[in-house]
Amino acid sequence: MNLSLRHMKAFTALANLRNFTRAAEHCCLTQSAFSALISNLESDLGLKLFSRNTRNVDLTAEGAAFQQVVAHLLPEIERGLAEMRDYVERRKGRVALAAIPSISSGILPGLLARFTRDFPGISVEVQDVASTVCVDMVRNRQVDFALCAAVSPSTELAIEVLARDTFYLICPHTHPLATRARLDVQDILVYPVIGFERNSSIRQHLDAAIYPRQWLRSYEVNSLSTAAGLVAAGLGVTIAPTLALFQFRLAGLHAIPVSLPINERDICLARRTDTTDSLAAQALLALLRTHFKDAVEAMAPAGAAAR
Amino acid sequence: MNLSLRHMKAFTALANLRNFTRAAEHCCLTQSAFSALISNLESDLGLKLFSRNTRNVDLTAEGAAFQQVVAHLLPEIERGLAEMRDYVERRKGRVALAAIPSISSGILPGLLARFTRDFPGISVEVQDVASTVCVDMVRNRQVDFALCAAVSPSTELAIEVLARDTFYLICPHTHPLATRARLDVQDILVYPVIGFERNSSIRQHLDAAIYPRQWLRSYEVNSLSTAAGLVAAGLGVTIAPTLALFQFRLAGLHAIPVSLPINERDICLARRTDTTDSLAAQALLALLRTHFKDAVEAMAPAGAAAR
DNA sequence: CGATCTTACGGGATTCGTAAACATA
DNA sequence: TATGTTTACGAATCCCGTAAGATCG
Repeated sequence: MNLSLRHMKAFTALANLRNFTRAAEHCCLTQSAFSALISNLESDLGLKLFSRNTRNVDLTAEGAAFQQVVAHLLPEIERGLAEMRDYVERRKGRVALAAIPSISSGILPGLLARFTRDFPGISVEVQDVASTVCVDMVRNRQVDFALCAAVSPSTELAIEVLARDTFYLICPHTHPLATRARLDVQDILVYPVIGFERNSSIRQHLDAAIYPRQWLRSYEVNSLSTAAGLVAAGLGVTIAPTLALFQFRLAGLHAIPVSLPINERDICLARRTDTTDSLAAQALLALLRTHFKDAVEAMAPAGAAAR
Repeated sequence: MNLSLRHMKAFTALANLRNFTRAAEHCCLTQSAFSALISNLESDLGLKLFSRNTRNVDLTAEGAAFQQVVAHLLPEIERGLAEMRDYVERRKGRVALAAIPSISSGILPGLLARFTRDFPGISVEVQDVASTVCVDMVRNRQVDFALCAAVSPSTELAIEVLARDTFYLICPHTHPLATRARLDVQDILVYPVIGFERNSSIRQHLDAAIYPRQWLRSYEVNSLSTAAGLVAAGLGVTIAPTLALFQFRLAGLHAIPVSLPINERDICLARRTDTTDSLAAQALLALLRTHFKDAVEAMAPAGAAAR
């Protein structure tokens, strides 16, 4: 016994129309193929469902019982299939991702707004965590993927570079360097610098890029907005990547491109290699692969963009 | 998309076992056939259900959603099919029949007891009505069939003779005729006779058989038990068919075969020609066709049986 | 290298459509 | 006789099993 959707639909059509010819049309079948379908169903079940002659078609007692059964079953099956179709059509789903703070607060909102406009049924969960935690969450399958800074490679993870960041000196408009169009590390070292905590991906890049560490490090903070506040208060300057510029722009600060020994920072997408992405995740990934880089470049100051 | 039971069972097996080879065995299929089955399901649905390599098989996000759907659907389908199987195995069902009083109270109970022993799940509804009403109820599809006396033939009805009745004089043991082994109509006409109402099938047979109607009709009643009471009270004799004898035997009365001009009365089974009997009805019909005649003959008095 | 999934392919069953046969009002 | 179902039959498709191929730990 291999009851199928086609059986049920054919049965229902015949039970409703009580006419082989019309029910066959309704099922897009020849009348003869339809007749065979019904009689197969009957012999599979082991009972007659319809009492029929050339003039009348009617449900038998058992056919009426089967009609009850199918009337209950069909809508449930259709509903289940419709739900699956929702996934296929990206009308339903869930993506979980982790992203470092500069990404999740700076560039993601705009991209996610677009994503939600395109796929309103898909819910998105964003974990705003440090780069190392991002990677852990991917490893532990807590998220579908992560957007973070450079990741130490592993067989478990697939890494893609989505965009590259460059760095800027952030200072008040009144700062002595504010008139310069481009700076070198050396230009900065004479001023006190607001630094980020060790765990921060910005700090890690700068530590790697600028050695020996000759900073006049005046403060060490863990959020971009705190750094912005301190710079605005005249307590120092700071160095931040393109992705973080929006935060300082909000504070009315000035950004000047800085050339570092390692001048570019990779913004990476990290996924597990061993799982198939959900369709929802695939949709968001496609959007990010297409638009992430442009969005990052759009964050650069007008003058620096032509660099 | 033609989702079938086989698809769902295969999916469930693989989702549970997470191993193609073992799931294939569970479904009594070759591993390769099973693999094709799953990948057909996936392409029908338009999504990957399992992320798999040679070492691991796991549900994708969409596969997990489908598992929810199928886990809900499968038991319901199985339950529906089990219900249909109940009908096939005669564990479930309903028969409605109409029968004239002499049948429904005399011979039916024993036959129905046997039927209910054989098919405890099938419910039986008996309508105890006059012969003409029996036929109407068959015509109106209120019952599956009827057991009654002779029926005027029609294309709508199929009539079968299940047994033949003969007639007996019913009298007290003290009656002058009580010593006789066999009687003729003439022997009776000198005694007052308890008659039955016009509608009764016994009356109709006697009216047709004995003409001119020369009865000394003392009383006209409509039930066998009333007639029995009157006869027992010495108010007259009566004439009754084999099927009704049990009632008079209960009252301690004597029964003597009577030879009538139309000596036998057909006990008929009436069904509609245009409907297929339910399996439950078929089962009861089979039992009646097999045992009804024997049961009627068993009702005849010991002496008369050898006639 | 070994276990496991996928692909290739031939044979058999199923299903389809056309057309003829059959049944009933 | 007209309408509508079943049967007959050849063709296309689907499904299965064997066997070889590919892949991953």
